[in-house]
Amino acid sequence: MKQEIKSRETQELIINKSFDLFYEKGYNATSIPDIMKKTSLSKGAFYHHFKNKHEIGKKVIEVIIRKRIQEGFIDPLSETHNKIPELLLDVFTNRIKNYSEREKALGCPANNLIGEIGYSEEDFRIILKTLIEEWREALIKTIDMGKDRGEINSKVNSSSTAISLICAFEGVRSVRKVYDDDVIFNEFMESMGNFIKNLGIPQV
Amino acid sequence: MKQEIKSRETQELIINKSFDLFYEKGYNATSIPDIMKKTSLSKGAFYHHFKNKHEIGKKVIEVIIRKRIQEGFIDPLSETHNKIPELLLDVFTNRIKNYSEREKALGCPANNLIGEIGYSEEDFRIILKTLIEEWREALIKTIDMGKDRGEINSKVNSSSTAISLICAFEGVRSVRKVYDDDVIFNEFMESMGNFIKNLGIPQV
DNA sequence: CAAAACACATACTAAATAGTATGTTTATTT
DNA sequence: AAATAAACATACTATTTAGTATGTGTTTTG
Repeated sequence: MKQEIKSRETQELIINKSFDLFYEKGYNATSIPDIMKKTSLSKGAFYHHFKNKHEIGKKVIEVIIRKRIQEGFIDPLSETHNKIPELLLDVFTNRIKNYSEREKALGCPANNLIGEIGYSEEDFRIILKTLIEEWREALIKTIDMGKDRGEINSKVNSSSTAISLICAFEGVRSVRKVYDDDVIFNEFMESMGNFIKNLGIPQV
Repeated sequence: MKQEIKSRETQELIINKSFDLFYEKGYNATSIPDIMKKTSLSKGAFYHHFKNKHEIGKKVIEVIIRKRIQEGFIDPLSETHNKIPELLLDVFTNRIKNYSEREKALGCPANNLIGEIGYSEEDFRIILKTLIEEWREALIKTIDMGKDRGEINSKVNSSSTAISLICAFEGVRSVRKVYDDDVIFNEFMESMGNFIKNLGIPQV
């Protein structure tokens, strides 16, 4: 029993440090020795718990990145005591302001991974797709609720709006990476703010 | 004189093959032997023309990626005989349909590079920023022209709209990478289409 | 409490990699 | 036409890398 706890703790340590490094330097630029230096454990420990680098890549996506999307973008959608457009505005624009400098400079971990992998890492692609789909479904539900409540125009296409919000958000975090200031964020927020507000008024 | 031509041809060959590989496999996952295998030249040829891998990376961005953005997204903005919202609609949504399967699966080369590099490659970041800025300025001019002509609402913020269009576009090309069909594109186009059309009508 | 399983550490191999040093041939200059 | 320099090719080095083989101390199990 004691062993099982120790084992899980070690695995979590390795997964967490892997995430940190993948986020900072990218997946390909991070080596297993790099990771294990951060854990202060040996290479033996790594290969005892994981088959290879590919497996830790999958774990990082499945566990850490999934958790970040869940907690950062899906859970907040439950705060439905606010009006839905306000809620979307908060989740997709206001929250950006509170990101740390590190997070602004490094962008979205999921998006970085998407950018880095080509056809090559098919496994990663599949998992990332699942995560995006979960996010999208949560958003669709939220938008539909907005429609039911009369806070969002019933002619709005929930599904296409959901994916556009996700795309725009991922896009701005990516574009922000090449800038060294928040100008881009502020301008984006103004325009996306209008987009979200327009969901509430009659469409053309 | 003959030598100079030969030299330039060889450099172009190396740059082109480098771009192909960076686009397919990513910058970090591409080695110099990889590149030179594609050119059927030797490693000696590479180091005769370029200082190191970092330099070819810069060249690829400065030459190939710059050209792609110019020809694919800036030049088409000159077709101002169309109404500006129609023009934007064409550049930012319709064109996506005509991408090859390869381009759909691999996403935007510039965006992939942005995703892959962290703080590490500061040089790349600076050049990419310049490219985005050039693109943005061209877009601002186009939107301003739309305002002058009365085709776009004068209250629209040209600068923030320009950056949002870029972000949304980069975002959807990124998100599309994890899907294996065009559903995401089609849904995105519907929603972004509305966003662009809304630029023409009175704002809230 | 002996045997097996586990959680690591150490030491190694084989391949890939960036970059260099040193050719050889062809073009250019003097 | 001799000297020089450019455009490569070949061979090499030093480092990094993923992954393996084999140890050792500690739990867990029968």
